[in-house]
Amino acid sequence: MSITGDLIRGHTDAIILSRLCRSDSYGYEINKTISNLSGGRFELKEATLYTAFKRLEEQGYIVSYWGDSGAGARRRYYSITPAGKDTCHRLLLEWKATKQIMDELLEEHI
Amino acid sequence: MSITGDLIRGHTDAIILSRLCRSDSYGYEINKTISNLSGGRFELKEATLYTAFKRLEEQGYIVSYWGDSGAGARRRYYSITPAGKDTCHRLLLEWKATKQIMDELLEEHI
DNA sequence: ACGAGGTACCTCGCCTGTCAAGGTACCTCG
DNA sequence: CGAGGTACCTTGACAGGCGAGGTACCTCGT
Repeated sequence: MSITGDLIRGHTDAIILSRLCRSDSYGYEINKTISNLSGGRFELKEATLYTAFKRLEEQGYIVSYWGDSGAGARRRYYSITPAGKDTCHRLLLEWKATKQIMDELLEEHI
Repeated sequence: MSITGDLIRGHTDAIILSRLCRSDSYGYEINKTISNLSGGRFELKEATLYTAFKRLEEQGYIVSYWGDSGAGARRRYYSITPAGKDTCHRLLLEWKATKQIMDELLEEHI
């Protein structure tokens, strides 16, 4: 079973911010991390990821800078801002609330 | 905090089917039930609800029939089909998987 | 008699986020 | 030199949520 699309819609921002709360990172790496952490069951599509970055940067939750490429292509790193941290925290609370409510709504019939 | 919009996108079908798994019901009542079960924190908008009914009926997961109105307006009751029950079960499993993965992705940084 | 408020249904059109598809550019290894 | 990995980005289609608006009936208080 893979989790995609509308199932996580509205949670992508939370996921990305949560990653950036740990440390600065760049698109490709974040994607790999998410894929690994979820055991391959969850994958953000590139288009989705980059749209999200753009959105989050416009909202002032993250800032970007070009980093050293090392080997291969150049990387655009992202860093979370204080506002981003607040939002991250808020989204985490929202997720917990969602989880609780969904459990009540879905499992109550058993 | 209220849970709306993209946060529940992709979960509305699961919620509705889950309700209908318990017993036949109609739009207005389902809406009230959801609102009550969630302590008012979650509310499906009418437009969302009725589009969902339409979608679910087209997919063969529910069937509808006009019921006795009792007092007030006529009611369109919905009943879940075997295919609907299968889907309901599948969506519940999907929800559990989503929950698990989201928890890993969001809380791992603490 | 009449308006307010509750029950109950439905539709149109906008908005937003996801994603398939396509593109660019650089590096390494065989 | 081509294949495959790293890394970024854009466009356009699509689908679901929902604001706004509409219909219809009933009850209750004034």
